[in-house]
Amino acid sequence: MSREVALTREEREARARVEGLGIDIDAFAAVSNVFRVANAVRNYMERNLLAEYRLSFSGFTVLWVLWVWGPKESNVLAEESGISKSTLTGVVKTLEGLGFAIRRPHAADGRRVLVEATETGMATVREIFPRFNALEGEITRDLSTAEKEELARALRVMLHTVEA
Amino acid sequence: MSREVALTREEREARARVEGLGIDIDAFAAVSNVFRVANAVRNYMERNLLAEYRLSFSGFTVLWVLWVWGPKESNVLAEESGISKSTLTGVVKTLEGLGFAIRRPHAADGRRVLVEATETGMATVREIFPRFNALEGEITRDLSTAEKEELARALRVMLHTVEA
DNA sequence: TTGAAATCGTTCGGTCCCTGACGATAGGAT
DNA sequence: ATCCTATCGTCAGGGACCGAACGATTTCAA
Repeated sequence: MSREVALTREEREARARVEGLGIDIDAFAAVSNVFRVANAVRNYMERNLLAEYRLSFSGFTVLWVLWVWGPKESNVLAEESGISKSTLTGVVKTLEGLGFAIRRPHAADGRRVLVEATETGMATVREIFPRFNALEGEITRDLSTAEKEELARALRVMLHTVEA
Repeated sequence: MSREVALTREEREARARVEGLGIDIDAFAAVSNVFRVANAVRNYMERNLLAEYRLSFSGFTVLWVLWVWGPKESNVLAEESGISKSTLTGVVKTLEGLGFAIRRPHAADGRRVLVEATETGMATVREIFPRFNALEGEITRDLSTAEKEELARALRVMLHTVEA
């Protein structure tokens, strides 16, 4: 199952440098590669797909959440999108400028604001998401189904730990 | 090997929403969990460790690269830190303000600039890195060594594909 | 019922982050 | 010697991102 994959030059040299410092090399390798992949894939998606729609990665994420769950309070929307409330304010402002989302006052509570995808926004996600997912398939094409499942599982375990 | 891990509520509901759209759910789960973990861990590190030194995640990364490899041209430093040249300019400016790095002109080439960690910067990484690694250990504590290795391996495969 | 406390979204200040454009320097060709 | 081109780091502009502070609103207790 565990085919050989060469470490990158960076990773090899880094290992050599920290050797003998009592470092947990497995934890180091696991976590640092999560960052490397996340970074690389994020840039890849923005450049090769999202830029076409003038969407940032976060903008797409927020819009996608709205598409999946419908209108949401800023509060919850930020949480589910993995960004802070204050960042969301800016992202939604951009989305409004693009005509992809609108802000609506809450009927019963004057403090709250509902964010909702416009028809254009919904159509845009419908158009982007399959392409996005196709790229996800490309990116993981050298992993078997079992390996993809195992990867997702390991990541869920970490998520569970870090969010505890 | 593959112990049960509950999908988060978000992931369960998202799956239900995109079912029957011809979506590659394994690729989706693998990639989206990479983002979720990277986000969560990044915030965790910044809040629980890096803030103490007034360092951003990127600032620490750059400083760490300098600590591992010694002085580097901006060009290369940006590449190895996973950020663009122009972003690096700003990050190094911040690092300089903190007294962690300095800029030096290249002896032979007037266009180039060498970035170097100061003694304070080096000492700071020596102090932070073991703590950083300890947190990496914490975050991955519910994964076996084999699972950590397999995780890193799968991520390297993705990295290889996306950076090709 | 009225004042204190909690909660909401926004603003503010600072940093990160990108692309594209720029001036400066270098190197190779004629 | 002088162009032409490549490469270097920086700046400008726009958006993402956070924590802290803030006004507005709601809720709860006395």
